Amino acid sequence: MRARQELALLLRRLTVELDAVGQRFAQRHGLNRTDVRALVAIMDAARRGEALTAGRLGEAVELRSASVTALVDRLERVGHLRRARDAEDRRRVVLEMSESAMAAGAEHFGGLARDLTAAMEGYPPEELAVVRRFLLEMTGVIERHARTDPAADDGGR
Amino acid sequence: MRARQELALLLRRLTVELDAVGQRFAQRHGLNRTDVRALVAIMDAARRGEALTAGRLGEAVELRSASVTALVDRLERVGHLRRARDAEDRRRVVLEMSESAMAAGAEHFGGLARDLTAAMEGYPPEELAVVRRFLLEMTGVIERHARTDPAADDGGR
DNA sequence: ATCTATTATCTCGATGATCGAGACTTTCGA
DNA sequence: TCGAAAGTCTCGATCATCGAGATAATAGAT
Repeated sequence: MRARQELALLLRRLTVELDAVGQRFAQRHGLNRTDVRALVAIMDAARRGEALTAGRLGEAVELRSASVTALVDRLERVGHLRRARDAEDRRRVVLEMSESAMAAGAEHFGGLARDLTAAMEGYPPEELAVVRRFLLEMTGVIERHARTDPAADDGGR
Repeated sequence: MRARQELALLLRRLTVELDAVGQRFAQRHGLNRTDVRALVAIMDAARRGEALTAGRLGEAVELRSASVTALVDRLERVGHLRRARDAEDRRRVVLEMSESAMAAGAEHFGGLARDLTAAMEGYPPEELAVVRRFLLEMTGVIERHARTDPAADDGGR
């Protein structure tokens, strides 16, 4: 019981520390939290092979369209991003990260990834498999909580 | 190699989802991200048996004193917090969470904790021990990254 | 005991991030 | 071809954050 609660706290602590990593990246590059969240969302999308549009970015970081416009303006102004009209649907604006932003991100977060994977060297495959299963399952539980709309006692807002 | 990278990504994904949980809590209670971070910091401190002062809260959520004053004003105004002068050092303002805020937090985050620990039921103690060791080590690596000030290639700002 | 430096918080004015409402452009379906 | 819907942007308002400086309390030196 104790042990399991400790694990839950450890997950949250890890989250706090990862957040601090992003915070440091933000400071070093004169960005705010949202900007970093946006860049990360765009990089993640790129990793999956999709290019984010302004609208989808807004969903990812939970901002209204007016704020997304301002956000993209900021990032474009400092050269981290380019706007490009989508050829297929010319209403859409697809966002492309600049080489420099990709490089900065890779240096900062890639360095962390390198250290993390290096620290995993010490674990035999069976143990990594256990950890993987655990993380997948916990992520699933958390995801359900994040998305679940109780709405039952939604006293109107 | 692949496997280890996947684990690193899983850690970040878990962070994103946990963040979304906080985001939902914020929405449901008319708070912003910072407010939630602050309440969590205060609850964490309470869990450790310490009462946060305004200054320490500022360190925890990385805000300047002016912003902390505004933050505490907000939270106090909606009844989540009480200011109380420290008896020993009357310059200090110690922050006490209200019963209602504690209850709201417990319901939201406590529910998640319950689901998480429940999901851990399926794991034998040895596996939980592996996970614990893993999380502790990864947290350590991340923490070093978060605090490390490269400053080596600080191209001047 | 008194003075000074330090610590902790707060006030004020300025800046900027976010939002709602609505305009504009493009696409889709009838 | 026309109207509705989708995607983004503009504008004005609101609020979170900050820097500078004020205020109050403590600690240390004499």
